Amino acid sequence: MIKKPSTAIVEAWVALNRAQQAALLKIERAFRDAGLPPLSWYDVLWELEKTDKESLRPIEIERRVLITQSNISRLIDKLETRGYVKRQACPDDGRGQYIMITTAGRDIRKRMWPVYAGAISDAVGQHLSEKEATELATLLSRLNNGS
Amino acid sequence: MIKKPSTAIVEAWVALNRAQQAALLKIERAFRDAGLPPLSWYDVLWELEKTDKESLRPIEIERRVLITQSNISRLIDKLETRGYVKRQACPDDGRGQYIMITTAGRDIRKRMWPVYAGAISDAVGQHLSEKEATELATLLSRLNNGS
DNA sequence: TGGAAATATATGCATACGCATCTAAATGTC
DNA sequence: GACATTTAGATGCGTATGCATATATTTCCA
Repeated sequence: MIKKPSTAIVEAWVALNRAQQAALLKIERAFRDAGLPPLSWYDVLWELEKTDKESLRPIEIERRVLITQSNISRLIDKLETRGYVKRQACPDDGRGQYIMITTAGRDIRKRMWPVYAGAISDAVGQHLSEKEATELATLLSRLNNGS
Repeated sequence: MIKKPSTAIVEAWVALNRAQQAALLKIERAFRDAGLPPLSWYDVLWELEKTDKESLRPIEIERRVLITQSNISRLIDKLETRGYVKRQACPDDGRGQYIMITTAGRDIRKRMWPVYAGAISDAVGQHLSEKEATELATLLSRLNNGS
């Protein structure tokens, strides 16, 4: 049984799509223009940095950052090549591995942040008041948390 | 001078990014599972169909759907190959061309709509009331309309 | 305990993307 | 009117993406 969305829902989706695409384009360009890696690198490094544990398994990263499994695998390859993360075999699970951020990884993430922050301000911050931003985040979290 | 975004702004951006990515993934999978073309095809066909004029120039489409120029060019190639649009030389501008949707193009867009509608309901509609959807669309339009 | 199903990760493949650049035509300037 | 600049659109190129599948390992259950 296919449910038809109301006009308001469709408009919300279209606006959501446009807003994200436009913002993402600006942000990725900002990184590129600054000679920095793309946003996905930041996202993964940040997850590794902010977690309580001292390492994450690829599958944990996958769930947190909403990147598909094959791309997480390849992204970790690249991060490892650049020395931003280290892989370590998982003693209790022979299939798995632990991913740890390195000092170089922390450094590059820190260097990326001002550029990211500026781009977020540009693409999002300038257009919304504090209250509106909070409202927007609240509404969007409804979409993200399911239900 | 780089302005730092507030926590609320950053959270809004992160939620925006996640919500759109998750929804888009669902929508693209719905099209694929139904053996239909991707969303970008729908977007372009819909712009051609809903406009008052009987044709649009590639550059006009580009501005409306937020796809980069090179991808618009290639997308039109594919649409033309499938017989969904026709290209026609521009009499008053030798560089340009007019893109017109064909009957087959209208047909495929109509066939795509129920699938799209269902996926929008799934990804967005189910999580928001009418009023919330309207609020969300309003907030997001602030991002899209600049200012 | 042994075999089936599920899970974690890697990889081949086709496609899509963005950027840089190219060509041709239009516009602006002296 | 001639030349520089800008604009519309196409295309080469490297890279990123998602899907399907492969492989190894673990878990589940008769």
